[in-house]
Amino acid sequence: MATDDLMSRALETLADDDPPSVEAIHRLVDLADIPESVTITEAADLLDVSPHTLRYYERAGLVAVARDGSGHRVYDTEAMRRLVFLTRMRLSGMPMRDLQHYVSLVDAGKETVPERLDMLIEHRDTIRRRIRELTLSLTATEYKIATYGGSTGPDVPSPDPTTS
Amino acid sequence: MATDDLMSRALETLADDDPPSVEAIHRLVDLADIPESVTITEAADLLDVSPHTLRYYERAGLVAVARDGSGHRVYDTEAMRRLVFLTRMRLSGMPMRDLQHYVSLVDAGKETVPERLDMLIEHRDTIRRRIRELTLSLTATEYKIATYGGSTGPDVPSPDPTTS
DNA sequence: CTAGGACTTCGAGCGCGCTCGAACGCAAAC
DNA sequence: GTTTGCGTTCGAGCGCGCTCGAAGTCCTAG
Repeated sequence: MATDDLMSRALETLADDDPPSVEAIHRLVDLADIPESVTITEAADLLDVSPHTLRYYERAGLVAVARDGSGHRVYDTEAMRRLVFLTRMRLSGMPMRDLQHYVSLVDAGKETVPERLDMLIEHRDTIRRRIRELTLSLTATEYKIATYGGSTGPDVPSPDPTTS
Repeated sequence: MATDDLMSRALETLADDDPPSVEAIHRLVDLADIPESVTITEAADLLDVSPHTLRYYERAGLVAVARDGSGHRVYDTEAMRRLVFLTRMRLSGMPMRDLQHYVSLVDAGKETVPERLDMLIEHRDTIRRRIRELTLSLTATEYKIATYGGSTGPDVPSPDPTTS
């Protein structure tokens, strides 16, 4: 595997491991082997996004990032932790808008925990629905490959070659 | 369930049926109980898209639709068959661009079957990757809900409440 | 001393997939 | 006959999430 970002590593772990084990999750979220602080390019590589995107997330108020003496961004463990969360949520389809709301709740203190949980639960359900949609589309696509006929079909109940 | 479009019905079938059976697929693709020809609004309802979107697909060259005496669109079984395919592919993330290419291959005749199969196989793999990504995000989200702590954490290997 | 390269801020632009609105046509209902 | 309603074409606009480019700063190597 060429890419070596955090998500790719986690997916690799997951590859022959379905459903994902707690092991996989631990591996996924293990920030221990990330340097204490990284540059924007290093952070971008780890997260498999572009530096442009990281600046964009910061501008959007999703994460605060410190600067060094030259004004360059310094991503510490806390920032990376949040960005791992953010990129995973983005990857699973949570809109920027919701993430902005979520981090505003985080910043507002622990009395917002229930609302945050609500958001997570709703997002979990959204992911589940999406997986079911994709699973159905996958099966249909595999079916079409297996019985392939042409036109826009087969898409018919029988693998009847006359519908080709 | 309020919605009664084709995809919803298929998903409903799928609900307590994992992995999807051939039964589910047959149900999904069964166009038998659709009228021989339908108006744009009826087609849109069946496909769970807007009439605007159907016109857009037609403008994009994805499907040809006949007209009645008044110039109104008439969706016959063949058009509906193609649209079922198109909307399913869209729902599973295939870009418009690729769909345009695909239908151009269909229109080009059966010597393009191998290339069409290549596209389907590649798309199948894309869906699989996407499902694995989502499955991982789902597990991470469930883990976070279960061990919920606050901040952007826990996202740590242990459900240690001090990381809240 | 200067050239290269990695970074900074800022605003603008882009690709995608719709989504909408204006202006119009046609046909049945009142 | 006019109102209602569903359709038509066309081009423009929008929301999203980046993505880019210009112009400048800073550090290091040669």
